[in-house]
Amino acid sequence: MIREEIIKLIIKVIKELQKEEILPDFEILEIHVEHPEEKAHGDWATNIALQIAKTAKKSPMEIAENLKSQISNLKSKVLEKIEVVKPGFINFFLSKEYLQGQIKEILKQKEKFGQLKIGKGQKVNLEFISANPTGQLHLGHGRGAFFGDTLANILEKAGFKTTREYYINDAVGGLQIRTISDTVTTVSRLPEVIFTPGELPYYSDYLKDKISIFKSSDKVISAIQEENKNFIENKLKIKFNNWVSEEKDLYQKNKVEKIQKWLDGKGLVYEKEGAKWLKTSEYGDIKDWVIVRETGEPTYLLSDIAYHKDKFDRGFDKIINIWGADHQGHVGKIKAAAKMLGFKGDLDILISQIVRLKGGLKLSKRKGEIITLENLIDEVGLDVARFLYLTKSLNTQMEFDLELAKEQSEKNPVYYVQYAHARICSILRKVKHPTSNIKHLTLLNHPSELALIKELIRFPEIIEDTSRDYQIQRLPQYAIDLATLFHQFYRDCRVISGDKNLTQARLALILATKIVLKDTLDLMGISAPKKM
RNA sequence: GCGCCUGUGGUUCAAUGGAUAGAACAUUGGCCUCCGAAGCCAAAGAUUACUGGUUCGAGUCCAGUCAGGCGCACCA
Repeated sequence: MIREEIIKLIIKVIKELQKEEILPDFEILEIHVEHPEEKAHGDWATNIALQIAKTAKKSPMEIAENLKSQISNLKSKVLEKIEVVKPGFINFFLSKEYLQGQIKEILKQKEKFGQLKIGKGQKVNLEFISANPTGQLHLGHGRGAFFGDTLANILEKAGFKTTREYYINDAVGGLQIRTISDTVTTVSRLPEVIFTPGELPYYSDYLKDKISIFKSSDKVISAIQEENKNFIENKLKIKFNNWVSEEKDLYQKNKVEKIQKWLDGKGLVYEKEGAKWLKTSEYGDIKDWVIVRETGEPTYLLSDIAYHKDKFDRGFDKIINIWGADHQGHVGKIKAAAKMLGFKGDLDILISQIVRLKGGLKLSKRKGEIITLENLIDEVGLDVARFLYLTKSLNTQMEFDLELAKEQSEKNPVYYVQYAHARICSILRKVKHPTSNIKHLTLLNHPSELALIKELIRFPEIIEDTSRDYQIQRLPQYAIDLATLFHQFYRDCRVISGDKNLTQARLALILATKIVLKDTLDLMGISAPKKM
C-alpha cells in the first residue's frame, strides 16, 4: 500500500537525519500521512515536521525542507514531486508511471485487491441484531443488522476470520419469559397476563395473532424466532454462522448454573435482601447488580455472563457486540464480567443510537401498527435500505422519514453508484473481447484518468482504516466518490475510439474500476447490476 | 440527580487535531445527431448551539452552559 510506503520512507529519512545529527534523537511517534482534500496539496501529505518541531527545537519549515531533500535523494519511482508548504506540511505527488502501473496490479489481483493481512487470521466474533423473539424486527434493528454484516465483511477483507452470531433470548424453561416487548414500548408482564390478549393494549396485532394461534409462550417464541430468522436470511440476505439459544445452549447445558458457581467460588458474589449480588463495582462498573433473584431465578445478567464466558472459551481474539442504545447500561456490567473471567482479547461493545421515525409514533402505539424493517424494505428495496443506514455513523441518532425515503428511492445515491457500474458493463458489452492489453497503460495521461486511478488505489486504505475504527460510513462515501470520478472520466474520455491502443488502455482502466466498484458494493451487501 | 450519545447550509448526513468545513436532497440556470441524461457543468445557501481553555493549528481535544435522545430494575 502506497501510504505504508510513504510512512516507511519518512521514518527511514528521520533516522538518517538523526544519525547525521541534523535532528536530535527522539522517539518517532505515529507518522500521520493523509489524503488532502485539496488537489494542490498533493496526493499525500504529512504534518510530521509540525509535530516534531518542538522536540527537535527547529522550525517546522526547516525540518520539512531537510526531510524533503533527504527523500528526494532516494529518487523513488513512486513520487514525482515533493513540496514543502507554509506552516510545514510536506506534500507528495505520485508519479504517472506508478499510477498507471497500479491498473495492472488491480487487474492481476481482481477481487483480491484490497485484501489485507492486518487481521493476521485472528478470530473475531460479531454479535448483532439479537432481537427478542417477541416481535418483528423494527427500524432500529436495521442499523445493527447492516452495520454488523458490513463490518464483518470488512474485517474479513482485512484478514480476520469472522463469526457472525445471533443471540436468541428465548429462555422459557427454567426461567420463563416474563417480558414481552412490542417494538414501540417495552412493558413487563407476568406470563399469565401475556396470554389474555383482550387485556393488552400495548401489544402489536402481530403478537396478539401469534398468541391466539399458539397459546403457549414457548411456542409463540419459537414461531416468532423462526419467522425472524427466515426474514434475516432471505430478505436481509444476512447469513449468520451461529444462532445461540439462551434456553438450549445455556440453560439446558447448565452453563448458567456453572458460571454462578464459578463466580461464587471466586468470592465475587454476596447475599443481600435475599438476592445474590455480583461485585461488579470492584471491576469498574458503577454499582453491583443482582444475578439471582430472591425467588432463586437467575437474572438476564447472569445468563449473559454465561453467554460471554462461552464466547471467551471459544477462543476469539476479538469480540464485538453491537447493541441498541437501550442496552447502554449493560456495557459496564459485561466489561466487568470480562475482567472477572480474565478475558485477554478485545471486547468492543458498540452502541447504535436510536432510530426515530419522523413524525413520531402516535398512531403506531395505539393501534399496534409499527413500521417494521420488512415494511421499509418492501417500500424502498434492500439496496436502498442498506445504503441509507450505512451512510450514518452509529452514534448519531437517525431520523427516518419513510415518506422521504420512498420519494428519494428514485434518486438515491445508491443508484448513482450502481449506475456507474452498469455504465461500465454497457461499454464492455460493446466490445467483442473485453480483455485488456496492459501494454499501453502509459497512454493514460488525462487528468480525469489519473484522478480515477488515484481513487482506485485508496481502496485498500479504506479497508484498513475501517477495520480499525469501525467507521462504516466511510464505505458508502467512498463508493460515491469513486462513482463521481468515473462519471467525470466518462465525460472527458471516450473509451471506445479509433485509437486501438488507447482503447485498450481505457478498457483496462474501466475493468479495474469495475472490480473495485463491485467489491465496494459487495462489502456493503448491495448489488452491482449490469443493467438498470 | 448521575452515566452514555448527539447538536454542522432549508432537510438528511460527512469530515483519522490540519490547509478554502464536504456531499446528497430541495432551489435556480446550462448540457443529449456521438460508448446509457439514473449522467455532466454551474449558481445560491454555514458565525459548526453558546462561553472559555489547550496549540503552530479546534467542527474535532478539555471545562462550563443550554438543548435533544437513551439509560440508571430482583425486565430482557
